[in-house]
Amino acid sequence: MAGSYCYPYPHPAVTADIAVFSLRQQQLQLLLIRRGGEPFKGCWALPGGFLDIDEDLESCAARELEEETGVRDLYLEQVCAFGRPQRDPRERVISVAYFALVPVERLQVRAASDAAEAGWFALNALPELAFDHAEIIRMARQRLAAKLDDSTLAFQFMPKAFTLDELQQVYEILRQAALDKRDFRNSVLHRGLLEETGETRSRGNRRAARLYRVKQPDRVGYTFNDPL
Amino acid sequence: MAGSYCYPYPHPAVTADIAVFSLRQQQLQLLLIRRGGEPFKGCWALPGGFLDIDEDLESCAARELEEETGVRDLYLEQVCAFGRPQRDPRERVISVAYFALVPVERLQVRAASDAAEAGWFALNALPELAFDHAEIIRMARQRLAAKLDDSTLAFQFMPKAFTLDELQQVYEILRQAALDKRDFRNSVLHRGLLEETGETRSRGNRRAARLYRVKQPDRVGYTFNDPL
DNA sequence: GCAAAAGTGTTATCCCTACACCCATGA
DNA sequence: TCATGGGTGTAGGGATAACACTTTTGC
Repeated sequence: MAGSYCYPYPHPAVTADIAVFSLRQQQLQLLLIRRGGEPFKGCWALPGGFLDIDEDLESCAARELEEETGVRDLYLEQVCAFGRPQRDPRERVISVAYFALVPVERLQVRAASDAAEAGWFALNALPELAFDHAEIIRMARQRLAAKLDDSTLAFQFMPKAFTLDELQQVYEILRQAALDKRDFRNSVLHRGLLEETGETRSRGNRRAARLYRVKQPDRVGYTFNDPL
Repeated sequence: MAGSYCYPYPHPAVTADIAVFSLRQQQLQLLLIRRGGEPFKGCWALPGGFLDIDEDLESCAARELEEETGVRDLYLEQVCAFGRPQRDPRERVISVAYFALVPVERLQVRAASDAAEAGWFALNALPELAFDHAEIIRMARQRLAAKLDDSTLAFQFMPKAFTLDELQQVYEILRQAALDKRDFRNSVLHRGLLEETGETRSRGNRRAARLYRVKQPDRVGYTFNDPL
């Protein structure tokens, strides 16, 4: 027999896989891990791994993410479950996909324990991917894009305090379009999601800019018309 | 040993559970099954069941739905996976939740094979529920509500051909608010999602109403600004 | 005094909302 | 002829999109 955990009918394995997004080089980029073992040895894949039997799904995503990349305490949101029967050649595997957003300031992905190599990729220049990870990434991007405009998800990319110009740059990268400075400030301030910290910062060394922070950091990621 | 399917490390079981919505008695109602066995014997629960080892997740949802209720070919959309470690007292179970929408015309849920009893419940009068099904229902409702306004999901409740008044009634039930007839017609026709069948129908027997059909039945459920 | 980023208001347009009456038909 | 549901247009308000100049400050 293959092992010591036996069931009266066959059980699939369950994994959590995470699409980690961040902003690097003026682009939305995705973190991938080069696989060290079979199957798909040498291919790039999403960070992730098998669910411990007494572990919550989201905890599993958080743990795998930290094990493979060293980053922790990120915003995590479940995308959905992927379970095409032949998606893993070894055995039946159900993957619960998450996406995570890394604040720009915290971009120090150390090459971690068991993962051979980690790398950031622009979304239009992804390498060939293991399993059905290309599809998972497609779904994660779609969810992210759908929520960007009517949620505060983009704030996840920001440090604790930031200037409005910095926030605008983030939105311009995410929406791949130039935005009008006055309109951007009006709409973002009009929604009442930010408050001034009272401090200012002079980047480079020109006129100092006011710093803002998110008013309700615990509600970041919710859609604007979600129930309270 | 408990059985003949053995693995080198423990595997969870995987189920699909389905929140089936329809419109009955001028309300959005949910289909529940009374559990015949332990655990939660006698409790109401979502229809659903265990994933076959070589079966797609969505196929599993469709199959369980048909086995327990006799309805088939419904719109099915995955909500997300639920996997709190103790959510099922028997063993570790990951549930992949779906929601389904039943066209008003097709409301004939025959008491099916292994399920003891099936019943429709108004969402504000749900009975006590087994497992974490109350939470699953909450999430399914939220997803449904979020998509109603900027997708064609509501069309799933309609028969092949329908009048604008009938469609308006459906929206009024779903949004729990009266809508202006002229505004409703303007907006729904302006979006260009419907076309006249050319036929008319005299309900009761007054002036005949024009019949409409959905232009792209295969795209029902997509958000308006989804990529093509 | 000039280079570079910070900051600020007004106008036109579109979409959504509110609102009331005539039409066709069968009884 | 009347009761019932089918069908139609217009005006106001709010949000969005377009658009350019002044302020601050270090060099």
